[in-house]
Amino acid sequence: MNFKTIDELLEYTKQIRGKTFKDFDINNTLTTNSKDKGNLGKIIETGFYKYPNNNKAEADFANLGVELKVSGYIKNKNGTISAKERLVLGKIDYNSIVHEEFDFSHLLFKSKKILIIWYEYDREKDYKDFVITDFQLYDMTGDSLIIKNDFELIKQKVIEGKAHLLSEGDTSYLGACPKGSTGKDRTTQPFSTELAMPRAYSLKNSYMTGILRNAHLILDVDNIEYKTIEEYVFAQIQNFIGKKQNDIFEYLTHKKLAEPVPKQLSKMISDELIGKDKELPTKNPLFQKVNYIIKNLPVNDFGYPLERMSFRNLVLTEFKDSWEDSYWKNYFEEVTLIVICYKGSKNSKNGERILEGIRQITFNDEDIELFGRTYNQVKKAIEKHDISLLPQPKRFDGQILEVAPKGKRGDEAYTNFFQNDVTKVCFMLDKNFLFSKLNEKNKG
DNA sequence: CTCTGATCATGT
DNA sequence: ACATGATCAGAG
Repeated sequence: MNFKTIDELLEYTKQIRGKTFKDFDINNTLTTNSKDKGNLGKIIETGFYKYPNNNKAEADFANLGVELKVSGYIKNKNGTISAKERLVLGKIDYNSIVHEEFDFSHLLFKSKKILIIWYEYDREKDYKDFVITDFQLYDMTGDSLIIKNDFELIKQKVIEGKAHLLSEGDTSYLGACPKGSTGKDRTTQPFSTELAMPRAYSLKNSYMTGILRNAHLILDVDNIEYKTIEEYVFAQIQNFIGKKQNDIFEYLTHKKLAEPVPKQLSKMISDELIGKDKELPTKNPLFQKVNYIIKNLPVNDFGYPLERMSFRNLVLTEFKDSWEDSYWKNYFEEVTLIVICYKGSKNSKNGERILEGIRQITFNDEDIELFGRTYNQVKKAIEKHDISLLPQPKRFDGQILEVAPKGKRGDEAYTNFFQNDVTKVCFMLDKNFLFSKLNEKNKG
């Protein structure tokens, strides 16, 4: 089929709503147990749009400057929806990127527009039965400044001979995601003899979720004062560096701090200074589509953490997914932790510590792999219904992520691990590991 | 001391 | 009513 205008294309596409993939699988490539995601796009191309099934390298609707992408989303418990995965674009060629100037043609073909076909992912269903519920034409032009900035960051890292250290957390919207079936593939890079994991450009999961939820949001890029969240956060805290938690809190709220000092005092301060989590998108557009988390951490004079870093409670059913498909892998791959550090001695009390500065943490392939071991250990404990298998601290060599209790008085988090879907345990990052990550990038 | 299971005030 | 972010405090 050949469309003369974008309107014509969209008009035709309306029919796709409510259909499933098997409706278009004219060659019956989707067998009952097929899990081949790459196939879904082909099926829509050939079965719905009736394009010949060739491997011609050009935009799907080349004459209109539109690229077709088929992408899944999931329904969350709270009624919201999220993209299932990042959207993978073209492969990164380490040897040529260093000579390239940014151009959308490196990500897509000639186009800056993507026609996204959204289907609802359901772990209980076969791929052929997934329902296509909606579509949207997305124009990347509005975000081009940030995407260009991301491209430059990736390029710079390759120029520095650090292609093997690339991670999705380095950038805002455009990620460098792992590519290659086994995860063990390695490829060469121009300025280092280290072999690097092959990667592709991708639109991050959180960015896709932003697009999905906010189809018509086009950022006013002229109003972005800061290029990175780190710059923005630093600007908010810099006047308070060297000051005590108590004083900062009382200065900001004009309230006397009640006794006992709340454990989340530092969080209350960062809520005031930077914004509560829900308000963040109104503070800086970068927060709208990217997974930044503000964390607070007490450290000693050498910058060594006084505490581990905790995350939200574990949910039993989430561990039905394999590590590769899991919420937690995606979370750790894409998240950027902005860590606000407070200095204090080992027995310093909460409230008396001094604001020292900020650090940024992202996780690399090696970290992710080690997290996976912890994840799989939890998965095994659940499958065998055996609490003793849980990856509590120091359960295996090189462990950097551990399971720890997190509840209210008398919860007996471990004993009652199987009582509720939402458990009373959480993941915590090991202090030694945290220390090494805090020193990986020097900022603040 | 350090480690790690236990606990809390707050936000939603 | 309960998860969250973070610290507390007893065990060893």
